[in-house]
Amino acid sequence: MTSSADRLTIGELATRSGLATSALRYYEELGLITSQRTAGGQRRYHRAMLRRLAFVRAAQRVGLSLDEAGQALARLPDDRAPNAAQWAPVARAWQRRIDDQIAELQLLRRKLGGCVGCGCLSLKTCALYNPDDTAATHGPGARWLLGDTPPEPPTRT
Amino acid sequence: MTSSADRLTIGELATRSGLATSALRYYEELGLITSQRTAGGQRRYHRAMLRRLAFVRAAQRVGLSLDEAGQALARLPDDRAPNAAQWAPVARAWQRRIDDQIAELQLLRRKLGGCVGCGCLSLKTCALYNPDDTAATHGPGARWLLGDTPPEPPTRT
DNA sequence: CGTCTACTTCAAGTGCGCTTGAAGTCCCAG
DNA sequence: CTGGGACTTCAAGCGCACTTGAAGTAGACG
Repeated sequence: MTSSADRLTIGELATRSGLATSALRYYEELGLITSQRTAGGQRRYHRAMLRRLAFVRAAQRVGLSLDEAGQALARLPDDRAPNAAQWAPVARAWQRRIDDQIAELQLLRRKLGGCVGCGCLSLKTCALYNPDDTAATHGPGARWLLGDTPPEPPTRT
Repeated sequence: MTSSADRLTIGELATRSGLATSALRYYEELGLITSQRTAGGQRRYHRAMLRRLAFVRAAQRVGLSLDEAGQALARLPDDRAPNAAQWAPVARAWQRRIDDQIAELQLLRRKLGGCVGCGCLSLKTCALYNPDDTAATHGPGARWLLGDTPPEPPTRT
């Protein structure tokens, strides 16, 4: 399965990206990566796919779905590194997202700290517990102090 | 469906917790919450279940599965607020977890910042690209910067 | 040229965290 | 006592992100 550096087999790409071959085929099906085929029909991937895979991994970390990762990828060149102008908006958007996540976690952390201090989760005073009280007393909508964050499960009804 | 404060119907609990009734039945099936039944077989929930639900929500935010949330819940009293001794270890464990998550996100953020600066995602220099490096710096087995956090997909091969 | 591993496709399955639907029952305001 | 919304169970379905398995083919090595 030796191949030139720019024509990686799916196995090589799997090894180098740390993803399973099945995942790579799945990603290709979703359009996250592309391949050429040999005369015999086997996939050969350009090295640049490693970059795209790294991007996808990072996107997942930021809480994006594969679909969303694909949307972002669509705005970047598919066969070479993006330039600063192409990359900057994406990076900034992600940073904002990351900042939000961090802020949220810090808020939760502070609340837990308060709970430790107060022997908490008491029904009346705990900040952690109380989202619904506030929701109940302040009307519908604010269901959770921490907001509707990305890591949250899908839509609730 | 008026009921005394401590005997909430599933609808009331749903409203006050912000969860769907279907989710509540599911949680009960998983043992995360408990109920009594009326003569007619309808569920009645103690107010304390609101606390447990708040706990579950928070657990999900910290990246725990419902199963893990259940494990943690099992160590807390089910019908009243935990005391400081009961709560402290749980809160501390969560705070560690949160700290880890924050650290991870901050690392990712820094890397994105570097990428913005360098017109990045170039194969050779990008910190974002090169999961192996990051995994390596986090020690053996750590294949992914985020560690073995629950939000990650199952085992990869 | 043979062998044998890595590849191919396609359909189906998995696990989590629920939701939806059908068919039936409860219970409480009027 | 009646009407109707809220409840009941159970089975099936969904969306995501993949994995698994079967059956067959490609292609590098000796």
